[in-house]
Amino acid sequence: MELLFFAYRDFTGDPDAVLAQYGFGRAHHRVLHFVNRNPGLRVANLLEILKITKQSLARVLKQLIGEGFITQKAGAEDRRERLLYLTAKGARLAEKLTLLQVSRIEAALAASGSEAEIATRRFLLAMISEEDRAQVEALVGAGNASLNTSIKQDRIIGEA
Amino acid sequence: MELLFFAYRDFTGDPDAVLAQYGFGRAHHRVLHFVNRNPGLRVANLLEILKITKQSLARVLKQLIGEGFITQKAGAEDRRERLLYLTAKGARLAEKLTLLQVSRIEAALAASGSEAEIATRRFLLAMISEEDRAQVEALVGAGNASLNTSIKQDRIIGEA
DNA sequence: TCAAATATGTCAACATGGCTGACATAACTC
DNA sequence: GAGTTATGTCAGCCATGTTGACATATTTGA
Repeated sequence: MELLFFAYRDFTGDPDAVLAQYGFGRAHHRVLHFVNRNPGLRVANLLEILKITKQSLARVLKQLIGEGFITQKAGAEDRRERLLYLTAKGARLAEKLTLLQVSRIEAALAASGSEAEIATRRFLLAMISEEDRAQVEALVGAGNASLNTSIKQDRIIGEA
Repeated sequence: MELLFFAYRDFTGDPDAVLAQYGFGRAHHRVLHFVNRNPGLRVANLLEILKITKQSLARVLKQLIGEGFITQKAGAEDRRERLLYLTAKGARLAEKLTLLQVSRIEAALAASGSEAEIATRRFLLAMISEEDRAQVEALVGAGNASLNTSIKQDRIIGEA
């Protein structure tokens, strides 16, 4: 329990420092991250993923859009949908933050033996509540392969 | 990255529901937890462990003491110190919350193979910033062995 | 022994990011 | 054209983080 607590505290600590320079918080980071991983994400998808309310999301999303980190496009099939994409500026920031966290993870994996990655991956996945596990697997799978970033893919993830 | 995010989200989700019944939040949980694991902890120790400010801690600590979950005793050697202990009531709640989280962890370990525990433990420890790692190891070691809960031990942990 | 340092408590004020509930708009569906 | 859906927005509440200043009791050291 303690290990999880401290590991997560430090995992989120690195980006927090960078975000503070932009006047952003952890909430902005989460939005940036998931839009980065899943371009064309709908607002409803984000709400499901983050498990927060519309109002909480609206606040940070408005800022991110207003300051030019995220853009919206109307959906091609359903024009009510606002599909979310990072701007170049947004992508730069997201990459910067991701790099920090990935570096920490890679250093930890390197320090903890060759079999650690697979075992840890299995453990973390098993820690996730069963009803969300499949969704997360899809999300992680897409992220790892660095593809499947089409709108269609996001739609699938969004359902559940 | 996603796995860590979702795993932690669900790890903290179970206790949150219970805490809400008492009108408590995650901040109260953290205090209960560390006092449970390290009876006789000083206020200064808690501040270091949680990395929050005195005011943030004071707020929740005051509630926990006021509602009879935690008691304070003046230190034997240095009477300025307020050593923190759980009351029977506090211990019951702490155990209840710990049980929830331990159950999830044990289920995840069981589901992820025999070597997962050691590998995951190594990984999580390596994720912690180096300057805190030794402290956490001491804390985790003490917790695991269910001993070393003397005031002296807490003093050692508190230093750094 | 008295002054300084230390451990803790407390106050005021503020920011972030959760929450609820209500309501508006546009677009799709039947 | 009515109802449903996706989104946006408003007002206001709560929890928990922050800073800075100051009070009190106690220990320590010159």
